Amino acid sequence: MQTLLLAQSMVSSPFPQAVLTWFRLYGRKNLPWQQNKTLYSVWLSEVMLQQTQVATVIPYFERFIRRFPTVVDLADAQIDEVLHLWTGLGYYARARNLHKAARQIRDEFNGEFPSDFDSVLGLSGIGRSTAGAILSSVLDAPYPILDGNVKRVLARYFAVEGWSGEKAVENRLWELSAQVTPQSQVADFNQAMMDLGAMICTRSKPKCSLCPIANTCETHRLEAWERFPTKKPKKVLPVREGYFLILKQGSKVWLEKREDQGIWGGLFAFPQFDSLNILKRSISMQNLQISQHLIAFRHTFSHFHLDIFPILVDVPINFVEEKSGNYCSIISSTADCWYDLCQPSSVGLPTPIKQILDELSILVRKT
DNA sequence: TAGTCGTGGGA
DNA sequence: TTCCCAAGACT
Repeated sequence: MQTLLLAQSMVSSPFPQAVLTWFRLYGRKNLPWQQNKTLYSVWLSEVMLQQTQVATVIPYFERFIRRFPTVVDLADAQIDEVLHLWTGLGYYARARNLHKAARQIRDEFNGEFPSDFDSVLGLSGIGRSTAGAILSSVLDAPYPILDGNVKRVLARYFAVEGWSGEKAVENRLWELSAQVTPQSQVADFNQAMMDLGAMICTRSKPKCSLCPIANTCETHRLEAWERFPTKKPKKVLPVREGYFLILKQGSKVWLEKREDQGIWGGLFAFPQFDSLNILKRSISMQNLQISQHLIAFRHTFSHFHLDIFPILVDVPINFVEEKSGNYCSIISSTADCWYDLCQPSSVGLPTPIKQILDELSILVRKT
């Protein structure tokens, strides 16, 4: 009952009006995905923007929308090319889900992106917030959103205690988002909330003097912006080791396609071993030996560090043609390939693999 | 519920 | 350098 009363009061409350007025003056309106908006283009942008900063997404979005102008273009593409265009953006399940959803739309929705909430929510890789963002942005439909920006704005405005990773806190923030979201001008309102979070209510040193709702903000009243939102409890990242086997013959190196599940799913990478001994055992079975230990480096994921040891193994000149089949015994992968550094194929590559390939190709050009 | 899933920018 | 975390979803 209380929620209902609050919800009704918010429609005419100063909150949306203050936010909307601020947005008309200062909001972002020139981002690539804000031009010629369609359900498809906004969907693509929303997925790319999940856990990813705006500046990082822009060039990826431009390339992607140019290559795949419509959802059917995307559906008809090979997953390897989709992952190729996603290379470097991270969270590759997003790309696999995007491709899967595009085929759902092509096959089950006659190639037309659905416009009802439940159908959108049913697509792979789309949760409540992304579904709300798409439908509100394109159709002005009155759905609330709850991304990192909105969470921070609401957690501060209402001084919400607790980390949003806890379900109870998450639920409370959804409740508040629904309460403040108006029934009209929702596209602008949701965009305004995200812009407020990105430009004014920043995680450190928020610009409260420029904030349109600071006068009624609880955190501002308490002068306690460092307390809200509650920080995620920190954990020490475990360190793992990966020994990358770089089988090289001339300008070609051996890559394997990784399984869909797990880290770097669906991407092409060097055969990876947990220890140097296991790697050595594998190559000795092929009468091969280590040519060079390349410079080791650390790659950090969201939940662990990976210390990478690239091991170069030069392969005899006739080895590629004569013994390619033998590698299946080492690598046991279903879709492996000799990747030509001089004529790179369009497949998805993890960032550290791409780094190594770039260095190798420089080396190859010199010789 | 708590992990899993990338990468890079900013402090 | 190190740490935090960004337009989250899935299992």
